Amino acid sequence: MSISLRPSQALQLWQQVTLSEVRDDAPDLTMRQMAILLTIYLERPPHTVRGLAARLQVTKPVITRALDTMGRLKLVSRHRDERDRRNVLVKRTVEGALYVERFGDVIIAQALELPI
Amino acid sequence: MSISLRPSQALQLWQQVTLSEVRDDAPDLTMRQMAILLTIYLERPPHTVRGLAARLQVTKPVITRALDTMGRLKLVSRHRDERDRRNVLVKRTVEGALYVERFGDVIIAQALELPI
DNA sequence: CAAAATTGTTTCGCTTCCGTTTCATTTTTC
DNA sequence: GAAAAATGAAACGGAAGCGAAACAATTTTG
Repeated sequence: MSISLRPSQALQLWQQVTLSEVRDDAPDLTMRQMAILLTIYLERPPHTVRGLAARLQVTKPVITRALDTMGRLKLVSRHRDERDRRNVLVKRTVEGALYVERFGDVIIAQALELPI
Repeated sequence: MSISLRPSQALQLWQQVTLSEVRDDAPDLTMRQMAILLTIYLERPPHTVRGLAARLQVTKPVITRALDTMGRLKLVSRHRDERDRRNVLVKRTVEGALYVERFGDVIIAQALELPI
């Protein structure tokens, strides 16, 4: 399956997906939280606080707070790195994987409904 | 110009665009603010507080607060409806139009850089 | 024209996020 | 082994978001 995306449709796609998310009961993630979540689930581990902060070009407390919130939502988990106990390794969870998968489905569903 | 979007790429696109926005200096909009902004710029006027609240399925104060913030950023403006002075008409601004246009460009630019 | 309905804003108490600074723990360096 | 460096979290004061309820202004209803 493949859909074609033209420039005029990109914004419409974004609008429809954000509308879907806003209307959804689940709490909205902030842009930063979404960037962190997708980075964890789409890019190769390991993921550390420092590494994520560098990837997003934000400060470490931003990552710590976002992990606090998404940890509460069970979208990610934290574990001490036993090889270097200063590090915290951010791991994927079943709930998080389902969340990301569902989000991908929403994007595709909305893309398929775009006017030709 | 047209790009092809397959399901596995939808999430990557979303990640790259959110990364771009997070790294950008401009203040991040919340998911709700983004949904409101795109609705105002992509759908036919008139846009009222009540209408936007219904479209997003959120309460009116959510719209009022988002318009406060985006008004401060000059992305939208508010005007009393002279035909029914209970209504507030939300209008587009030059700055807002540029913001949305630039955002569309970011999406397309990131889409073009997706792995095949 | 008075009562009811409609619209948007404000207020309330609470939560979360922000950047900056400080702190505790662990590892590396000399 | 002591000092320096690195890592992540906590603390701080301030800003902004939240839902619910109350409010002022305007229009519609009867």
